[in-house]
Parts: sequence; structure tokens; C-alpha cells
Amino acid sequence: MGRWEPNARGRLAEAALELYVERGYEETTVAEIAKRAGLTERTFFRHFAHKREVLFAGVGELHDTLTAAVVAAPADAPPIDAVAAALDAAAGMFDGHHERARQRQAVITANPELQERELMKLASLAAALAEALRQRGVAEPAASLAAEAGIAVFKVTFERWINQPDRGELRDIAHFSRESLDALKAVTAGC
Amino acid sequence: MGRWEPNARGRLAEAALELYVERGYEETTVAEIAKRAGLTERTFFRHFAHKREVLFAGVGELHDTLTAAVVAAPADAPPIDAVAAALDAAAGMFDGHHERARQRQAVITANPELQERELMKLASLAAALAEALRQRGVAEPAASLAAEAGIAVFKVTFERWINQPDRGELRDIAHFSRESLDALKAVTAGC
DNA sequence: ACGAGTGATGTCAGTTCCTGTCATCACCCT
DNA sequence: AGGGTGATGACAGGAACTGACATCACTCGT
Repeated sequence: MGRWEPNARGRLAEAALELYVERGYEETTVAEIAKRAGLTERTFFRHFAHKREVLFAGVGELHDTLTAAVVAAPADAPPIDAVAAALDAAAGMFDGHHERARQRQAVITANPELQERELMKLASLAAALAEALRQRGVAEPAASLAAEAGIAVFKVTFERWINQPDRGELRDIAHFSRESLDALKAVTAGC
Repeated sequence: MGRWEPNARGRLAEAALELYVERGYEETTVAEIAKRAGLTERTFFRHFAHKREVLFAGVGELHDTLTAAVVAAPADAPPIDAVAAALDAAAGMFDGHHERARQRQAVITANPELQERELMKLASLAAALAEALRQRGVAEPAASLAAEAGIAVFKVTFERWINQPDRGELRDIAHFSRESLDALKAVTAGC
């Protein structure tokens, strides 16, 4: 299974992120990305369905991590706790990659088309969470709402982790995660 | 301010929805839409920035309705109630347009690119809600979370309203809205 | 060792989305 | 009547994506 220069997909992803950072997403051409990676435009589209997909390659793992954590939660845990456990597990994938995550997020924030794709990713994570909850016996619409609420917490958590002030030690994701979940509970408390 | 055949924008929007329903979004060409509307491709892009924008023309009003309702809520109402009031106001815009909404939603559901745009719309509504809450003095992250939770309720509500069984009287949106909000409160209740 | 097979890449042509530029047309105002 | 204004048409072109086929590096069976 040997071939040419190894890791074409990786080289394309790296070249793309570099160029998106250097000169912006819209202003970067697929031909340029391919050229920097020493490949062809046609080959780029063999590895990534769209120009934007190159930034969203790792979604599958997140998906699996979330689902696995919900399944692994104690059978008698309430839905919101299972979701909280899943978020903690997912958060673990980001610790230690703060700078890279920040760069990627900056590119996405600067471009509406990428923001849309990011939201789609979050929605698909929500759908996966909801499905995992249903398999625990949680009924609708509780499952969907718990999942959506969980993703809302994740969104807020991630944003606060990315944008935390540069001075001092980095706080870890779990810190913001706990904080956000408590805030949600407080805000929706009807009792 | 008179001119050619009136309401070019409206004719384009109508032709687009028809064609999207008839043969699918991807399979419909902007040139075809323009031709059915008796106009030119170039003119289509003068009225709508993208091929998909033609389905998302009314977002501005929703935006305004939500914001106005939050502002109009009693000053001492808790955030979640202000959000609930906003959702009721927004829901009012859909009553009586069930069939049209269903058609539009079917086109969107069938196409990932359109789903992404739909999510972006919801996210921008969430941002508007959050901003309105902040102006009522709600702090972060409570404002963002209340807004996100509200939009989650809206999403679930709308979906259930669209997909309700065809037999019997149509239930109105407010019915599902109340039901969904209660489910969210139940699911996040920590006490 | 050698030839067929396999999978990744290159090449090329073509469609569609979208944009810039300039001409043209219908209507308005003075 | 004639100029101004704003919407539209006509045309050229870039960039995203796709399909079809050739080519290359490597593998495997014999």
C-alpha cells in the first residue's frame, strides 16, 4: 500500500489551514492549497468533498466520544447527568490543543460559510446525543431537549475556553463546563 | 418608481420555491429560476446574494419580532419568561401558513447546504435574543444560555408543529411551544 | 523475475455559481 | 423635450466542483 509522498490528506489539511490563516478563507484558492501540498486541485477534491471540509475532519471522533460516554453513564443517571458526562469526555479531546483550536476557530469566526458548517457539526452532535439518550429510554421531547441543552452548554463552554484572557495559567475546559451547566440549570429553574 | 413587470423579487422567490419542490434544490439551476420568472440570471443575483438566500428572505422580521417581545416583557419577569413570550410572538407569524411552511421545510430538510443555512438563521436569532436579554440586565453566561435554550425549544416546537399527524384539526404552535418549554424545565431541573 | 492488478494521482474538459463592467431601457422630474 | 435615476440585459470571466480517462508506484501471484 505504499505510494508517492506519504500522507497526502494530512499535507492538504495543513496547507489549507496555513493559507486560510495567512490570507483568509475566501481569498484562498483550492489550486493554491494543492500546489503548496505538492498535489493537484483534483486530488484535493478526492480527499475533501468541499473546500470547507478540510477544517472539519475530526468530527467523527467527537461524535463517537459523546455517544460512548452517554452509553457508559450509569443506567440510573438522569439524562442531564449523562449529557454532562459526555461533554466532559469530549472536552478532554481539546485539552493541550488550545492554540491550534484558537487558530481554527478564528478562521471559522471570520467566515459565515464556515460558521454555518460549524453549526451543522454541532447539530449533528446534538442528534447523536439525542439518539444515545433515546436508547437509554429517555422519551421525546425530553431526549432532544436535553441534547440541545447540552450542546448549548458545550458551545458556551468552548467559546469561553477559547477566549479566556491570555494572562495567567490557562483554565481547563472542565472549569468552564461546570460553570456553564450550573448557569443553565439556574436559568431554567422554575421551582 | 415604476418599471417593468412588477415585483421581480417576488416572482423570483416564487419560481425558485416551485422549482426546488418540483425537481430538487441541487438540480435546479439559477438560470432556470430566472427564466421561469421572466428575468435574467444576473438579475437573480441582484436580488439574492446566493442561490439559497431565496428561501431565507423573511428572517429579518422574525428577528425584529423576537427582540421587540423581549423588550416588551415586564421588567421583573425572569429571563426564561421573557424568552417564552418572544417565542409566542414569533410563533404567531406562522399560524395560518402551515402548508407553505411545510413545503419550505421539506426542501430544506432534503439538502444539507440548506440545513446549514437554517441553523445559521437560528443561531442569529439566538444571538439577537441574548443581546435583548443583556439589555434587560441579564448577565453572561445566563443570557446566552437562556437564549440558546429558547431557540432549542423553538426548534423542537416548530418541528413538532410541522410534522404533526395530518388527521384531525391542526393544533396551533402555542400548544407545542408550551409543551416543549415544560419538557425543558423538567429535564434541567436539578432540584 | 515478471506481468497483471490495484489504488492513488494527474490531465483535461465541462457545468454551475457568482461577480464585474458596461450598455440599455422605462420612468421621473424639471 | 431632455437629462437623471434605478432596474435590467448582455457579456466575459474566475473559482468551485465533477466526470472520464490516462498514468504512475507499488503489490502479489506465478
